Amino acid sequence: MGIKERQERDREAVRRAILDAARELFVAEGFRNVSIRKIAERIEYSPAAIYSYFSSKDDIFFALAEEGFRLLGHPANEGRREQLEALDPLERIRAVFWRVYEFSRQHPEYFALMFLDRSVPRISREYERFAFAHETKRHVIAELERCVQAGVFPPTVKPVVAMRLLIAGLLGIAALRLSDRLGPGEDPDLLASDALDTVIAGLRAGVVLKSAEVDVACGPTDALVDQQAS
Amino acid sequence: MGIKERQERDREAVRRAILDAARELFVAEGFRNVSIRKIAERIEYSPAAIYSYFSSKDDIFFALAEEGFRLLGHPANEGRREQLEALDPLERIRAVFWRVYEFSRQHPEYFALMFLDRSVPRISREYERFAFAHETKRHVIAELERCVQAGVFPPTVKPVVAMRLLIAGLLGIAALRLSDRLGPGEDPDLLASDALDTVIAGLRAGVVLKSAEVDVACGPTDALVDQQAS
DNA sequence: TTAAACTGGTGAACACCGTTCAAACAGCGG
DNA sequence: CCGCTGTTTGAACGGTGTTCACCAGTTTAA
Repeated sequence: MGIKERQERDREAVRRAILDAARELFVAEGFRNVSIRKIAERIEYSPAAIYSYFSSKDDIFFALAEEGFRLLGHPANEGRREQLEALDPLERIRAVFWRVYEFSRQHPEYFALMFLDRSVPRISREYERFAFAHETKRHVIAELERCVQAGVFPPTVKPVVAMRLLIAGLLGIAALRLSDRLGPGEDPDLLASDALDTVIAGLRAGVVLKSAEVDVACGPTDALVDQQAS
Repeated sequence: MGIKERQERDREAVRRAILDAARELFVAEGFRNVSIRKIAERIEYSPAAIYSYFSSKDDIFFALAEEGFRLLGHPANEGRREQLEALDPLERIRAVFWRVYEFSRQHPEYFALMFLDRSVPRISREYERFAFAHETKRHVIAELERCVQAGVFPPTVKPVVAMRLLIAGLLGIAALRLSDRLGPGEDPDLLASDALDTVIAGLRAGVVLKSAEVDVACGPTDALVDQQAS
């Protein structure tokens, strides 16, 4: 009964080849210059064949965005986790979020696909597909909760809100960098670091946050944040 | 000799018609669904005609982005300026930056074109065209300088850096909102307000900012921030 | 072993797209 | 009236995402 399995393997191999070709093309030549036909040529299939693996071109990039979330959530270097354990709660938060910015440097195209691009908005409506991201999100929130309990942040700080504010600052700097909106004397890395420090300081200062608490588990966009852990 | 003038007026009218049609189309149907041919049909010209007014499709959106900067820099309601004078320095900063977020709500497509979209990156390389924005940028920086002098911010806060950090936070929240990455219980308005308050509090807390000072006048991206004033 | 069913891949086509260019056209100065 | 100048056009080029009838190879059933 190995036939079905082999067929499935073959199918999966072609699927992977499509994704790999798409990824290579779009990191090499940018989003705009990727076409179904070029992908097809690269994997030596006809353009039509791709449509039996993905229902549309957007679907391919949606899958790539998923890949990006997985990449961000599950970093390559495995020393990270133990390394992280050695840090105090605040330093851990800083390291975790700094990784998001680092990711935007290492994989700008992925990052844009995941956080900036509005042409792949369905990310927010695919609950189950990003279940793995939900978990890493919970890790981050737990980490933030620990900070509150350790007295690093005042008890008025809701972890979910803090997470969004921290992300927003880095996301903003990353967006400025990626869309090439910074001056020549401005170092995006330093700005990102400053943004992180400033938001952390702001949270510690005990500003009254107006955002209501929100249920962590069932937000449709748990996919949003997921770095390291898992 | 009114002929030349009339011809010029006519030309300008067609140019405007193209921009208006493009704007209407892209706020109504989104960036993706705007084509030269649709614009041409809307203004009852042939597609080719458009190319004697704009050198490419991107050029049209570049012009729209410019329009957006002008819109953001020169708000419609004129009572704003006096209204602003009545506030203390910190409240003024808050009002000025809050307007950026409000703009992202009122004109999401413009906002995306101006700050998020990477398909119009030339914004950062068109010095003279955004001279008007440089001025409003200087206003904002002067406003921040006033805050430092008034003791609202510690003297370690460089206005340029502060501007970027404030923008980044709001930009991040706006990006999250526009790309539909927030959960159902999360109110982007409240988050934006919290982001603003948090960054301001962080700046006041006197974090050591690592970003170097940068020349204000000659950065290629002075176009970046310009709200009200002028 | 043979026939039938199914499968994945293909070529050709459709309806678009941005862009170019020779030709037609308009309105103006002489 | 003619020639000139600048605007507008139709047609075309090469590209795009996507669909669909068809075909060959493989699997299954008789």
